[in-house]
Amino acid sequence: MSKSVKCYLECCKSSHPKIQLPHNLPVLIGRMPELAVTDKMCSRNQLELTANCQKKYVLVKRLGANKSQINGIDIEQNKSSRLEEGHELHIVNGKYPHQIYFTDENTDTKAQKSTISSSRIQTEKADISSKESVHKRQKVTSKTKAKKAKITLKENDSPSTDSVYTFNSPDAGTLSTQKLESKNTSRIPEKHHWSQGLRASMSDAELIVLEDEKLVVIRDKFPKAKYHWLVLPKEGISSTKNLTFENIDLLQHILKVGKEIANEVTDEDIAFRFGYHAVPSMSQLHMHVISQDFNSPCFKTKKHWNSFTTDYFVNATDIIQELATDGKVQDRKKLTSLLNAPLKCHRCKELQKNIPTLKKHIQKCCIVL
DNA sequence: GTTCTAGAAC
DNA sequence: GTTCTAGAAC
Repeated sequence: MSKSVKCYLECCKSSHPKIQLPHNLPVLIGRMPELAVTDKMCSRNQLELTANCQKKYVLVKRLGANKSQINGIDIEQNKSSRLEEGHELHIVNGKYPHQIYFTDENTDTKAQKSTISSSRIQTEKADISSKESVHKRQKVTSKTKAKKAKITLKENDSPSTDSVYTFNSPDAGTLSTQKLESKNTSRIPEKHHWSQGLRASMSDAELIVLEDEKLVVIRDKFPKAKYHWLVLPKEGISSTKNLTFENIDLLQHILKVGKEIANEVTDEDIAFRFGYHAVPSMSQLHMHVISQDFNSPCFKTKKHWNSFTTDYFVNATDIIQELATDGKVQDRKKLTSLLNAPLKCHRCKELQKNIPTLKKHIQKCCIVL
């Protein structure tokens, strides 16, 4: 599997073609033409990037004297931080933003032929297996063609994992023979807990569907239905428990925009719900806009199902009503037990043995209705 | 032997 | 939130 997954470093400002990061081989980047970085504040060996294509992250070790950042957090010199898809890496002093992404080369070709649509909303379909990477690949490929990429990676003489990849360019020439000193293999704790991922996603251009001065709408990274978006306020609000009377207008606006997005869907017989999880896992208030087909490969577990089809899913109108009445949203921690409730069809309420059986059932049940 | 789930790890 | 995987269920 790892052979087919490839990792790429992409400039957020499209200043240079994408760069492939080989699995488990350190790559040195910094002040060099290939990155379009001429800033003297940037070392020629500013960062060492080591991709893990199996687990889909890149370890970023800062070698240069000046600061580099992941999602605005400084990376300490000679220490490694974990960079994941959706994170933003600034190569030096908050400049030169880059992101990484992974592609499964085997699935891209097939998807490229079938999934591109002219309608914006159509492109939001939960065609998960390959679509996201297709978009990225198309975008980057066109850039690459336009600029006639000349970047090649040159492997050192040193064997396998102890070798350092660097760019075969005049500026970087002296680096090509550099051997990596004894590798610091100790894993540095992540700067960001997984629960902060949504905040990063809010600025991910690949996920953003629309935004205004108050909110951002993004595609859910792991949609649980054919259509699944998240509407998030730009204001830092962790969850519904932090809401007050003052937020009623904001929540009404969030709901209005969510409904507008859903209204753009032209599929027949597709219903939507708009609401919040009783006890959300991810920080930053987010309203789900989710179609009721639950037809998605990312819908896998009982917890997924029950979080959208039991009282654990709280209608946005109920939240707004509670705020209007009480000035706060009631504590629903006790509803967490609903996540383990027996699997039940959300339409006919028939009990289902397991997830595969439920999936088959709801396909038929949705068609009937 | 294969499928599926649930809990640990991240 | 997801991924991984041991062990239960089939």
